[in-house]
Amino acid sequence: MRKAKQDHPPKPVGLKDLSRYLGLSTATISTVLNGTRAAREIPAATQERILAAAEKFNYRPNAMARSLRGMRSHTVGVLVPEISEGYGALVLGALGDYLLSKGYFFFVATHRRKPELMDEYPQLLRQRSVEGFVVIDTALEKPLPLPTVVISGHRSYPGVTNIVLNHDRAAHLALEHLVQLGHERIAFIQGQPYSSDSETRWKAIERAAESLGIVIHEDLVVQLEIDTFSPYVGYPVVRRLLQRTRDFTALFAYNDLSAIGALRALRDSGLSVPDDVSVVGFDDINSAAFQIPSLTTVRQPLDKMGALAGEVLLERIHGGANPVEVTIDPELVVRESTAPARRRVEAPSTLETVGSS
Amino acid sequence: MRKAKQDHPPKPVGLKDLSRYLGLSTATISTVLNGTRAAREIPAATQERILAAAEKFNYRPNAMARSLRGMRSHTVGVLVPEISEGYGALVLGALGDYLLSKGYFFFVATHRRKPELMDEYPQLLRQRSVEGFVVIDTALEKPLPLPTVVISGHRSYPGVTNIVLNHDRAAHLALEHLVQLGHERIAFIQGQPYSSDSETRWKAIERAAESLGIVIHEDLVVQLEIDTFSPYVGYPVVRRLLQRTRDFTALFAYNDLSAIGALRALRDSGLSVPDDVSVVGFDDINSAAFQIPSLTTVRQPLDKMGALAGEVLLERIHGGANPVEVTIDPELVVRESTAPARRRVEAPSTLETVGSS
DNA sequence: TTTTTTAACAAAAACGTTTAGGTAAAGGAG
DNA sequence: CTCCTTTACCTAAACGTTTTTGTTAAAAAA
Repeated sequence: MRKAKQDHPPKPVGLKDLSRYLGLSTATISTVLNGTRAAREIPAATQERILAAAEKFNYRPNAMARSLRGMRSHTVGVLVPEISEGYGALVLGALGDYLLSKGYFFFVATHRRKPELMDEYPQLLRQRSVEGFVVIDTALEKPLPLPTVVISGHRSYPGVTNIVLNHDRAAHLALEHLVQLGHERIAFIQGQPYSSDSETRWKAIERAAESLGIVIHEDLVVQLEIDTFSPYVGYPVVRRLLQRTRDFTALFAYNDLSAIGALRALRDSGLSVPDDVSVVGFDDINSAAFQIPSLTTVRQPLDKMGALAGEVLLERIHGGANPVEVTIDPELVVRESTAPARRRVEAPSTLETVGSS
Repeated sequence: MRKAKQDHPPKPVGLKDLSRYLGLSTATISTVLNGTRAAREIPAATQERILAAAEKFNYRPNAMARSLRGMRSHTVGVLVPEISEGYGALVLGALGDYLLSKGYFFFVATHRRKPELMDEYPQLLRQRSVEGFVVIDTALEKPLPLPTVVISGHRSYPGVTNIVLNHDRAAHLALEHLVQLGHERIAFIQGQPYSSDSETRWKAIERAAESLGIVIHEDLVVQLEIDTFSPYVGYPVVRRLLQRTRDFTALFAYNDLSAIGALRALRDSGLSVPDDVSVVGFDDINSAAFQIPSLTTVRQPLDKMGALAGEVLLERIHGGANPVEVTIDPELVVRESTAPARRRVEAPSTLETVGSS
C-alpha cells in the first residue's frame, strides 16, 4: 500500500515550460502575453505561436510570483466581526461580488470582537500583501497602514473613508411614521455598546424625536447586551421592559434581529402586534418581510453599501479620490407590524404629572 | 496641491533591512527567526540580538515571497454559490474561524451558480496558489486538481472528501414525529433541482415514508424553483399547492427558509399553523426559533460541518488521511409549528376510493 | 609546527514572474 | 565594403524569502 501521497497534483505549466517548448525566452513570452508596449516589436506570427501555446497548455501565470515582482497583489483584506446571518453576510456578499468582478480576491478575517485579533489580523493581512482594507461594523482603534474603507464607521482618520447611513433621515422616517399613526409613548431598544452604529443612531433618534415633539422617556429605553446573531438578542430586554411597564404603544428596535426577538417577547407577554404595540425594525433583512406579522422597518441598503465600499476602495488603491465620508439614504418599508395607536393618551398618565397639575 | 498620492504607506521592513542593521546575512537571520535546525549553530547571544531587532522593527516576513520560495501558501479556496443569510453564511463562518485558528487564510469565490464562473474560479484560485478547496452546496462537474472537501456533495470523485448529513436519519426523525402526532396526509416541498441536497434528501424521505407506512401523494409534492435567500422562495409554491388542494395536515419543507415562506402562505390562505397544518423545516437557522409560531425543524449542524470541512482539508493537505465521506447526524428540534393532526382521516376521502368501494 | 575539527556565519541559488537594457543579424545608405 | 538602422529577440536583475552549500578564523589535536 502506498502512502497517502499518491496523486500529487499535476504541476502547473510555467513560463519556463513554454519557453522550452517554443524556443523563446521567458521575457518574450511574458511581454506578448501581457500585451505590453514592448510586444509590438514581436512579429504577428510569433505572437500567434505564443498565444497558441499558452492556450494549448492552459498556461496561468503564478499570481504570487507576479505579485512579488510587480508589488501589486490584487487582493484586499476584509475585517468583520463574524460571518453570519444578517448584517455582515449581506454586506460581505455584495462587497465580494464587486471585488471579484473587478479581478480582486479578498481575505476575510473574523475578529469576533476580540481586541487581540483586531490588532493582529490587520498585520497578518498586510503580510499577505493586501492592497487595502474594508472594515465592517468594527470600531477602529487606529488608522490602518493602507487604503481603508469603513462601513458604518463613525470616527474620522486621515486616509480612511467612512461609508455611513444617513441616520438622521432614518430616525426621522421611523418616528414620523409612528407619530402619524398617533403614537406618543414610544419604547426604544438601543444597540450594544460595541456595535458601531449604536451611538450615532441613538443621537439621531434623539434629534428626530426632538424635532417631532416626541418625549423620550428614560424608563422606556433598554439596551441590547448579548452578542449573538440570533433574534434572541432582543428577547430578554423586552421581557424585562414589559415587566417594568406596559405604558407604551410602539417600539423602535435597534435592528430587525432584535425586533424579531421583541415580537416574540411581546407575544409571550400576551400583547398583540400591532394591536397593542407597533414595532419598527431596522435593516430590512431578508426575513423581515416574512415575520408574522411582517415587520415595518427602516431599510438599510446593505448590498449597495458593500458594493460601494469595494468601489471606493479600488478607486483609492488606484490613486483616485479619497472621500472622507459617503452617505447612503435609508428607506422606510411599512408592513404589518405598525398600526394606529391603540388608544390616544388624551389625559396625561398619572406619574408624569404628579407635581405639575 | 499635491496629487492624491500623498501618504504612501510606509514600506514594511524586510530581511535586508535587518541584515543591514545587524551586520548579519539574511540567511542567518532567517534561520534564527524560523528556528530551523541550522539555527542551533548560532550562539545564543546572536540569536537574542536578532530576535530583539525583529521585535524592534516589527519585522513580518512577506508571505508572497515565502510562499513563492517554499511552495506552500497557507491559503485555501472556498467555492460557494453566494454569501448570504442562512446556509452558506453559517457554514462559511465556522469554516473561516477554524482555518484562521490554524493560521490559514482563505479566498471566497461566489459563483452564483453560473457555470462559467464555476469553471473559472477554481482556475483563478489555483493561480493564487491555494493549497486546497472547500466547496459548499455546489455540484462539482469534475474533480479539482487539489485536495478538496465538498460540503453536502453527493458525487464521488477520487481524492474528494464529502461531508454529508445523515439524510436517512433526518427524514426519519421528521416523519416519525409527524406520524406520532397522527398525521397521515403530508405535503412536501422539494429543493431546487440545483441545490446539492435536493435529490439525496428526497430519496431519503421516500425511504423513511416507506418504512413508516406513509404514502406520498404526488399531488401533495411541490418543488422550489426560484433562487433566492429570502423566505419568499417557499411562498408561491405553497400558495399554488393550497389552491389545488387543502387535503393535508402537515407540510415538510426543504429548508427553514421555504418553511418560513410556507408559514406566511398558509396564513394568507386562512389556515392556522399548527391547528390546521403542522409545518416542519430543515436546517434550524437562527431565526427558526423566533418565527411565530416557532418552527419545528431538523437541525443540521452547519457550524460543525464547516469546521469539520476545514479540519479534514488541512489534514489532507498535510498528507494525512483522505476519507471518501464523513457523515454528520441531524437532530429534531420540536417547537410550536407542529401539533396533533386536526382530524383523523378515518373515512377515506372521496376521490381516493371512487373505484374500489 | 602542521593538520584537523569546530564554531559562526556568508554566498548563492531558487521560487516564477516582469522589465530595463542589451545584442546579433539582416537590410539599407553611402 | 563599411556604417547605421531596424528587427526580433535575449540576458540579467529584481521582488523577499528559504535553504543548501560553502568559507573563514580560531581552537584542538597530532
